[in-house]
Amino acid sequence: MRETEIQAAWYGLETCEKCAIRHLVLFADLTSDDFNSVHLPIEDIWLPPGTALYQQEQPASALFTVREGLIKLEQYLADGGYRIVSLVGQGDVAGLEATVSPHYEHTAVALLPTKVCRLPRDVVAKLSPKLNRQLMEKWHAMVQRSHQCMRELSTGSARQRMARLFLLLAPSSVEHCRLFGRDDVGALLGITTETACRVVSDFKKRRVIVEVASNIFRRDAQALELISDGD
Amino acid sequence: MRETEIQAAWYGLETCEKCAIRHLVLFADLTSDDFNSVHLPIEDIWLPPGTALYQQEQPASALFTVREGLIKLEQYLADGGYRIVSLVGQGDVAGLEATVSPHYEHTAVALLPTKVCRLPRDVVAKLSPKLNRQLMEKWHAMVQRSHQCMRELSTGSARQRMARLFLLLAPSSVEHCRLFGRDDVGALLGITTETACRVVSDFKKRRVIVEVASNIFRRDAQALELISDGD
DNA sequence: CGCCTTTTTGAGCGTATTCAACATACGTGG
DNA sequence: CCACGTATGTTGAATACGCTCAAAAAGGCG
Repeated sequence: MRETEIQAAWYGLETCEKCAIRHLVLFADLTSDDFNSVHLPIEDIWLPPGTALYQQEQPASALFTVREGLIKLEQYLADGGYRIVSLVGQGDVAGLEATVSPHYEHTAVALLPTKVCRLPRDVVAKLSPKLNRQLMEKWHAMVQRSHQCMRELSTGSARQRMARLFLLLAPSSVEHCRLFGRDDVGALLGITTETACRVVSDFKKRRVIVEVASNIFRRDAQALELISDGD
Repeated sequence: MRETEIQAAWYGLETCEKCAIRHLVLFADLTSDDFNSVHLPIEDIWLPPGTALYQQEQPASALFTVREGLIKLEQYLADGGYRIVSLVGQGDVAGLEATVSPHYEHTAVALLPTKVCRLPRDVVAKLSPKLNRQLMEKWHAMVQRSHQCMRELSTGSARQRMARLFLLLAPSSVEHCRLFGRDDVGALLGITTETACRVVSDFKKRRVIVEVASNIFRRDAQALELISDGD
């Protein structure tokens, strides 16, 4: 089992003030003084694929800004299975519920190699008045993401969903994109592992995607768009 | 076409201060003084089923607290169709994006007879500092709703989804519940109108639900739960 | 190299879709 | 009040799609 406790492969301290993606993150509006008023450490964590950031029902001690990579949010089903209900990508926040709820409401697991910043809930609570605007924005982004998953990844045929997934993984200007395990693809698109596999195979055969390395693909964006709304 | 402009069948002025569901709403924490500082009217609107509250892309001039009933949030698809991405029920807010975005991001339409309060964005902006806590809660509720729709209404077989819908429509303590048009049931569960229809028929035949009046059903909660996680 | 996990492929089956016909309800005007 | 038209709901038959179960192939990793 790969999805166990969080085992930071690597972590250190970062100066948020000179964060490269600062314009995207929660702390976008803070001043130097604000930073100085915070003495709690903010960790910078590297997550190999399959690493769990936190588990559903656990006490929500921190929230996490994604600097790079992709995280899945899953919830358990009555039958013991799970469903991926949303994704968290660059600039998004995982575990936002920590600001309003005592427990995490999802299990969050890295789908790709992912870098996150851990912000203890106390830090956020302390800076809360200054962060309000950005917190709203992050909630907003979270709702949008969730609705996007519903609209694009849970609607239409398996082929359509898969095509939309490939388009969503990276802007079409980016040469190639990395895909994750077929189980996760299935749980995300609401199809079985086997179907996910078959569709990927079919796309490869038709050269809509080309596997340049293990799970790294070059995509034909035009063809994918055709599939995504035609079938 | 029933889903046209908003045609308030009825509206008047309400004293928010003595609102029956005040504990549920955005204004829960406000004091008398706060209310006095607001002079803009807050309308109380009755929406017959099928009435659109607002349209996707329109300027977001207000947000709406649902006092009674049920509203669907839909988004258009590339092929011209639409998908219901979330529901808005009692105590929830439709059009929350008005607080952070210039345009509505969904089309909101009443599924059942529905009563809402219209809160102009200016009023909310003015009270914003006092409302922060409640706004966060509403965003949180919105995310939860959306994930619930994903988990319960967009996962599993058509029968399972339908069973979960009947359980979701009202607490099982409530004797009966009202269902809406088969088209909307389909768009919500991600199945076709015909399938929606067939499943409802089947449930009626098996007495899992009993139609006591047009689209009003008495439910066998136990049987529905069995279906919802067995099949 | 062998073991385990993940991915892939195949065959048969069941469910949901499609397309079509028919039924029912509702509202309007004759 | 009934006749008609439209919108909505219901049912049927054939098809297609995705699922299940099973087995084989292809990676990691000790």
